[in-house]
Amino acid sequence: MADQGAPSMSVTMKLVAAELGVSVTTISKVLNNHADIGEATRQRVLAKVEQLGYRRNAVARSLTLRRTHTLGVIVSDLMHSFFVEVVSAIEAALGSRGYGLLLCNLGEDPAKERWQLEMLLERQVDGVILASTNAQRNGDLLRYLQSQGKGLVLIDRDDHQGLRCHRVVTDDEKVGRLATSHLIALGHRRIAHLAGPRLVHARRRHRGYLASMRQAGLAVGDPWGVEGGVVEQAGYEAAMRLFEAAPDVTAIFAVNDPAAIGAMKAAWETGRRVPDDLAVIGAGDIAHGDMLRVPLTTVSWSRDELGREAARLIIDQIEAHPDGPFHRVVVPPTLRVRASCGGAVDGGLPPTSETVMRRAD
Amino acid sequence: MADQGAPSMSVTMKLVAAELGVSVTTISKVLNNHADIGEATRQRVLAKVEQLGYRRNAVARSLTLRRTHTLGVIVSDLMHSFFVEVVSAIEAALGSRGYGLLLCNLGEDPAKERWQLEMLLERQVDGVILASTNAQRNGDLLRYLQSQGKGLVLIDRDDHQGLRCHRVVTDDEKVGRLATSHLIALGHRRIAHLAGPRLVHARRRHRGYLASMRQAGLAVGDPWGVEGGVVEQAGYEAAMRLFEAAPDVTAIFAVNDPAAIGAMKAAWETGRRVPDDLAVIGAGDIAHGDMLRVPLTTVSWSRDELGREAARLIIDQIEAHPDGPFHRVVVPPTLRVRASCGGAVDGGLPPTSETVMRRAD
DNA sequence: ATGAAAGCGCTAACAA
DNA sequence: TTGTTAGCGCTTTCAT
Repeated sequence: MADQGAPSMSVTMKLVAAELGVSVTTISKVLNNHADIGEATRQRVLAKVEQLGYRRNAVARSLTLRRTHTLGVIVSDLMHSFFVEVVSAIEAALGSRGYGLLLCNLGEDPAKERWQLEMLLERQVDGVILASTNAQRNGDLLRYLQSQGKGLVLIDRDDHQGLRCHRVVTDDEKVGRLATSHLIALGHRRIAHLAGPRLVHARRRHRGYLASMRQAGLAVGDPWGVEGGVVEQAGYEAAMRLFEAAPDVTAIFAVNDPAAIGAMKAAWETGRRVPDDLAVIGAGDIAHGDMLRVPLTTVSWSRDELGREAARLIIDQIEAHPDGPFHRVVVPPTLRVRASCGGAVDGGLPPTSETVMRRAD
Repeated sequence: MADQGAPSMSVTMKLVAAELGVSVTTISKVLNNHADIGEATRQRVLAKVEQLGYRRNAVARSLTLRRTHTLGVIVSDLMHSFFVEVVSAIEAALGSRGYGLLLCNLGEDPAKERWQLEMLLERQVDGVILASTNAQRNGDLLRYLQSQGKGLVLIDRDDHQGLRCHRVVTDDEKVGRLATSHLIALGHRRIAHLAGPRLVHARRRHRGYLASMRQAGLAVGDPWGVEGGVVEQAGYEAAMRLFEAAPDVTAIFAVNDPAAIGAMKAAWETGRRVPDDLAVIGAGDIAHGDMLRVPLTTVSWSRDELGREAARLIIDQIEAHPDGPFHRVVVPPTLRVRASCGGAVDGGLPPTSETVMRRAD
């Protein structure tokens, strides 16, 4: 009943020092393992620290050291398991090194990126890992960030061509070729592409698609390249438009898995069976993709490696080599064949009952 | 080639002040909208701030104000879309209020929770939103946290019974009853429960299961309550053990959706058809649950509301009412019927081809 | 081996 | 209306 009121003062070095009749400097030195402290004193300090439950104040420390041991991570869509897996890998690698992660999710709103960066700058993060670049307009801020000696790693995006910084990406053109060639090998000829936004990685996947088509001597129908987006709803809508414009396509390569899932939904709603009437392939290897209604064939590259490498590079930049050289790590993509394109099926599941088969109505 | 080297000094208030020939205090006052500044000066300052590209240093500010405008968020499993959705909602609500989020993911390792909390304490966060409590041993730290005047909200967990703090939870016993009654209504009698860990919310779901069984006059077989976990693999293993011990169960209520998905996998692997041979129901409404091989029937409660309320409460505690009263917000669960239990089916998808139906081998 | 002093960048009493 | 002074809690020369 009484014990409320003002929060109890927190234990500072000053207090520990006072209790021991030594100077703050001594406490600091002990806690930072400086050699010039007598063993006796060191023990006394350590004991008192323990007894008082002293915790260092990271804010004060940051102010002095000009290092926050905090990194900003900006991702475009946390609802996509791809980014979650990347963030988890980053967290695993950085957490143990004593770094905290300030997480920023762009969600729907690409314009947020700029003020997220401003916010991270104000907070004096030691670096930024960027998996978004939704907004193209922030090159100046990124450059400024680097001029301030902060780390910067672009992951899964290869935008900002002029910017010299670390990058961890996959071979997006190969992603496009892998997906498209797979469809071609299965005998498809009228293959559409649900393209993503005007970002480098999406365009490269598109380019890979075109390259594979050309190489196979296949013409690309005018309405086959549908501008879409990278979320389920966008894929759904793009596919609907595609079916309108080119009802006879037999296969779709979607820019990523959420879009592919949207396309499958659209297919079902328009009475198309997947993969019989329409083959669908995505990219990014979304979680539970093997458990989907029709297990999704996709192109996959390691999220774990993406995150781990990003962590490694940013640590390297911050702690050892602030001025480069800058690396460009490429995580290779591989085809992951499941059921959504028919043909050889891997990871398919046993038959289910008719009950499930039949439509709800 | 030359422009590398030491990072350019960053612009401080001191610099802005010097350029203008005024005091730092003046700059500070302008930037914090104090009334006692002449309009002319205010404009001059603002202009110079703009011109120099001054950004406030949040670290220094935090040290003075003893407020970091940063909150810690600890979740037990980022790979579960449930928590991602909650975090997104929190981020949406808090980001606009100027708060940054330090994200901690426990992942596999429950022991991490303690040092995550220590880390957040060192970083002087204004509060912690906890969606984990994997480790039960941290009551002392949580209490200490509160004694330091920091905000604390437990979400989706009702552990630490003695601790007076805000809570946003669902009615877990009702979750259990909703799931179990649904199975009973569909005619099932031998219903097993894949229980979660020894946390309050999991036990309550179990209790709800028992209550519904009792109310229906059904005996609960000894081997039907299998201790498991909350991730897919754990559900898989628990189901396997269950099939061993009680091959004749016709329905499973899993503590959450990932576990339910694991159970479905186990069912298929042991030649059981879902839902014909085995009905499966989960809890938590995982993302893409409607797109699964067999769309998963589940119990759902709003992640958005969970996150929003948590944000609201912690802001309230930090900015307005540090000493309570503490609220306990209950987000009601509802049944979401899909295909995995048979019976009335909602959200089912149209028939797919035989190709997909047949097993890969 | 230990400590005094200065300062990181900012805010807030309190004067002027 | 503006500025001076005194910290916030810590690290780091530089003395002693």
